[in-house]
Amino acid sequence: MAGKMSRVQIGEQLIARTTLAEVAQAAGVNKSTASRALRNDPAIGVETQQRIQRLAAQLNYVPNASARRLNNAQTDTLAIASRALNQSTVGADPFLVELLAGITDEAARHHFDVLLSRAEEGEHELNVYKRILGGHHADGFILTDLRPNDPRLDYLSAKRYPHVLFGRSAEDLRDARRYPSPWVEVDTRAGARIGTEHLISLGHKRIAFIGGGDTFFYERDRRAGYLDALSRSNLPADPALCLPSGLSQEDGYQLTQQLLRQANPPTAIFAISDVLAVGAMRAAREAGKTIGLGFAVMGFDGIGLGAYLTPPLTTLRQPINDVGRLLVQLLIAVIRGQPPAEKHLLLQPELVVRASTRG
Amino acid sequence: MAGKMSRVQIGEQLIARTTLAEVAQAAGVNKSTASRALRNDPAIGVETQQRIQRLAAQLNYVPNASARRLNNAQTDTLAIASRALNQSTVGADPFLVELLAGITDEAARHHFDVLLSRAEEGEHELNVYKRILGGHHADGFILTDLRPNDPRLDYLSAKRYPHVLFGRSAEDLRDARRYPSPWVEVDTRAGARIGTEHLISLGHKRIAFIGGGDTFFYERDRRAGYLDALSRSNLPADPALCLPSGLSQEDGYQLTQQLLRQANPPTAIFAISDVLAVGAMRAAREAGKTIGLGFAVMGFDGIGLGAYLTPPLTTLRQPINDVGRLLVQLLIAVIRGQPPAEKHLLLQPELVVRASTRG
DNA sequence: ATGATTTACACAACCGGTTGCATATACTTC
DNA sequence: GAAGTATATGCAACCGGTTGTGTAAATCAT
Repeated sequence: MAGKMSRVQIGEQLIARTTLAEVAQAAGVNKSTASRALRNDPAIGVETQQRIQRLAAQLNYVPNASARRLNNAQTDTLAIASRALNQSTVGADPFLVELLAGITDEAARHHFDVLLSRAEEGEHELNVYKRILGGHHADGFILTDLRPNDPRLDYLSAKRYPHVLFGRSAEDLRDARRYPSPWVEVDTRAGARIGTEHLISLGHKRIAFIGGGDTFFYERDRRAGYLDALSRSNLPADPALCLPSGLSQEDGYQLTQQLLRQANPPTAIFAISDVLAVGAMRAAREAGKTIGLGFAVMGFDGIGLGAYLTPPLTTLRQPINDVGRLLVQLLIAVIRGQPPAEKHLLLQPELVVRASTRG
Repeated sequence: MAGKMSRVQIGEQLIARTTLAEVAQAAGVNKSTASRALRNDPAIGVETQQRIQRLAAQLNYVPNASARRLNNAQTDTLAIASRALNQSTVGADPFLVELLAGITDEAARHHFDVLLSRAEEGEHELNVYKRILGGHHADGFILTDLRPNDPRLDYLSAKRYPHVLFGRSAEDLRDARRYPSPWVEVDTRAGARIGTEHLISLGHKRIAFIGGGDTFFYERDRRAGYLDALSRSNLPADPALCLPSGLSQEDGYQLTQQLLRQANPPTAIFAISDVLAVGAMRAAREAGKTIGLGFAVMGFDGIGLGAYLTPPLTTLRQPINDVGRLLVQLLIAVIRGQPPAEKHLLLQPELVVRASTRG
């Protein structure tokens, strides 16, 4: 006699998936026994366990995630929303893939699913967080590209939804009491300082910083690091060399054109990201500069393509794969109620000197 | 008197989310009435509906996805797994972000979640599909980077799990009966032919094709398109100019070095992807070539960075955002049992001529 | 005023798992 | 051999929604 079948109408097809009840019936045991057997509960006899497990495999039994989640009240899913998927404002940034690579890999290792969505902006920004966390779509969220008074952080903190951060301010970082949320950060301010110092060490006096809007912490921080370096070296900070802009290649391109048309143009450009640096390089070249020879351009992030550009791009490499892994580890720990002693991890970017800043 | 609270132990915190039962109790109605009211069921009185909806909003009620999915037997989730997240073999490809941008955007529009994972390779390749579809984590799968006799396609077809394809062979495409799975494709073979013809029209006789392994359809197809162009123009197809390789920048770099060391080196290089073209450009430049002046390099895909390279890279732009959107539309239609009459969409790549192939 | 409809809601089963508790059998122990 | 303790499994409630069906009150027709 056939067990109760789970029939799901999907499309025109009738998809039948084996349920626990069917496995149990095939084995001639109760549902609960089957459930326990499949989780190697010692209360179940060894031979019964093996029999049930064999049968489950034969029947291609796969537990229904929704059913399991319903009483576990956990989904074993984590979510991330990114602005970089939002073409209208940012444009696809390769940096995101590298982050996702680390995240998906580590999540899979822990048997977690990863939910990906675009980050909405404006009025409905919080909707995705409400829906996904409030509705038990995921257990926790990875928040990136934080900004001052970030409403997302306020919301998740207030609701006590598990979350981890990437992209806080270096200053805020140090005040762990005010901001107890776990985070993984790359010391982006120090990185920007080191990068700028590298340019200074090459003899550059007029160094432009491009790409900093005032929205995100990392924009502010990198600009701050740039200014740190200037003041340490007693170089004047010319506001005309530190103009804000958007975050796409095109923005880097246009801003650099503008800079080079100035009366007293810069001899070096520090772009806030490799993506912007690519645009800057093009503009510089079109303006007749020889990059790496009297004119320097460097970026930040360390995207894979950077090493193959012409000339290869000096940059500050973020250990982005590690960041992804650590974010996931941290988030899962928080979800499981086992937050590690050290909830705040500050990694260092690495200065990678290539030909775009030689001479 | 307080309603039954749903308390979830997450981390050290006690997170309480409002349940339907609580909303119902607050409104003094039955659970079923509340459920119907929230879905605007006409069976419920207008004023009752409004009262319940107001209350639900006040209580920040968000329906529990697992509970809902459990009896709907649908998850409103779609999944995609990509090899491009697998750093060991591919390295982060910006192309993926652009695809994901289209996918996440369109999915959100239809209120679908997107599940992202790495594509395993080898023996356990199918595990992710079994788990995610068999276990009701998602309703359907977007399959990319298909290869001949793809076991994933066989599996999903046999199980009748909803799926859509991107990256089939141009030849297979035409035989819709053998392969009824819906797909969205870019005519990559025609694109490669057009690209090669572009190089031929510039006077190049020795055109190398780099990057084609023999694994994926798109590798085979692009090589086939290249060969199509040669034979149409009665140019000899020198096997020494069509060497296989991997798919990273580094592979493009090394293979180009190798090609340029040959006795009779090519004067133009057609790279299978923009990512490879970037590596090829570097190698060519290091070998003393002036790209765009006597030596041409072009790529395929149309990643955003291409326009800003030095020189700007000629390429075949895939309408990747559209591909993502259409894949999602198609997949959702299949899931809902409303497959459109036209389940097979063939888009054309667009030749974008830039300075890397001038002269 | 009475029977037939309609309207608006309640009741309870169900989706597919998990889990506390009860129970039956086997095994000790004296 | 009776009482006590493990051991192995069954029973039923539960997670939080959805949905088929039953029913009381309200509206209508006669």
